[in-house]
Amino acid sequence: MDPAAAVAAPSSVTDRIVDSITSAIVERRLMPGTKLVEQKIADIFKVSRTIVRQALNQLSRDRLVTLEPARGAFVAMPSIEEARQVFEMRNMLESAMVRELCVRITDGQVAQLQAHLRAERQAVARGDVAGRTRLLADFHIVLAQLMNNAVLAETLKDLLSRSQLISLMYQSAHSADESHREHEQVVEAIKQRDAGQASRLMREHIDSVERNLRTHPEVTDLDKILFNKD
Amino acid sequence: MDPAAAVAAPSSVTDRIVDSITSAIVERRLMPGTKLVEQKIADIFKVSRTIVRQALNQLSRDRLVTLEPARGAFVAMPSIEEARQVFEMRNMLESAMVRELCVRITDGQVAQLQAHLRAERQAVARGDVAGRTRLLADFHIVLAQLMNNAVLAETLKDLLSRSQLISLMYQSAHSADESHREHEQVVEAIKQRDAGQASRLMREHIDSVERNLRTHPEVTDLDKILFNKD
DNA sequence: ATGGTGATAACTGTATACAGTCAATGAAAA
DNA sequence: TTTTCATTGACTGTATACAGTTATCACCAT
Repeated sequence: MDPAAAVAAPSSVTDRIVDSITSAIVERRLMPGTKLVEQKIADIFKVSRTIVRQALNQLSRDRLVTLEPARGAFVAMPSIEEARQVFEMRNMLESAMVRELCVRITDGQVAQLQAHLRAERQAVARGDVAGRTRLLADFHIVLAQLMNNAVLAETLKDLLSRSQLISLMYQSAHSADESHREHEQVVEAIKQRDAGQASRLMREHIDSVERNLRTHPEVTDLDKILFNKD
Repeated sequence: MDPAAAVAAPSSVTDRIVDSITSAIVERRLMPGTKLVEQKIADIFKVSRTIVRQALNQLSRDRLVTLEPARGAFVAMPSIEEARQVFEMRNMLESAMVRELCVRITDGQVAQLQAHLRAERQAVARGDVAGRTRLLADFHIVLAQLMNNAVLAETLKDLLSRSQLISLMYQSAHSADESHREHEQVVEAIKQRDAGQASRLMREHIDSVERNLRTHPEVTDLDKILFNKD
């Protein structure tokens, strides 16, 4: 199995648009605050505005875009307070998750995690920024999938998209290398079936990412004016 | 403050339709499997199908209705496996939530919880089925709100709607009285700031609700045919 | 009676038209 | 030069029309 492919294939056109925009946001090709004009997106994907509106609605439910009545859709600009809430919730879910995994994980699944860690390490080593960013986020998704709980996996996927948006907005000083090492420690504790240690390490990892956020957004209104694009 | 009002007011027409259908489902006026025809709903609310489709899309994201391509929208019929996943996730979130609440809750907030418990007790005593069902669910929402975490509260609200749909589908043998007493025990532990006890009691409460589900759905396909309504 | 087949009605999916709203622009007045 | 106001253009919100799909019913053959 390819540890790099942890996401499902999009089916409908609407889903394709959602995925496209989601990728563009987390890969910071669409900066927070950017306006998303329905007709332009419709032209790009060669569909009517109807379809685009469906996609924008879904994205707004994921909180990746905000819809302002009669004004349009914008790439979301999560506040510090919202960041706090997202990370608090990730802490609750993920610490409970790894604790439970220590009880029920199989040796084969541990090997699966270690394979993922290898992919992470290689991406970090070769300086593949896009790849390592994706893999570091997918680590948490892979853990959720090992729980055999689609409801949990879905929720965590949403929380991670939001986390990525938050991290790029409050330019995180957390290095990819550090994240990777913390992932390794979590997996090691899981391998030892040390529930207390695993959940504590996961908690520390998430806290560490949150602590390294700057308290002021990287993208200011000034930037938006100066670097205004089409 | 009125402990009976724990939900926000709907703003747009779309939201009003979403709320209407949600209520109808959890109050079991719309049985699982019922088809929701767009034009009929549009006529009732005197809007176009466009608006209704938006509402149905939102409901499908909450998993209260399922959308079958080119066939229509139906009140969801969650599987036993889905039920397991929902309850597992509630366990993770809510046990962590009450543990944290024991640390940070104020005396005033404890009083707020006790006021809610009184409302529960009265509804149970007077045999107000609709009221007690709502209040018993709202208990969990109120706890989430005390966390000052809107992200958490939103997620939990979704999980509770799904739980209610599950409970009425696999006709729960869990009595309202028993639920209420378990809520009282949780609040008592919180009041004592006994984090271990509180989270354990919450866990037991949720497990107890899940254990009392019947393994076979109350509403079978046969029922749908025999009791088919307009 | 039972099973298959074609016509038809009902409904969903998408595009488009039109009305409503907001913001940007520029001219006139202070 | 700055402020105000009206005009205009661009975009969103909703309704509607039309195309595509599914289900139902009658009818015929077995």
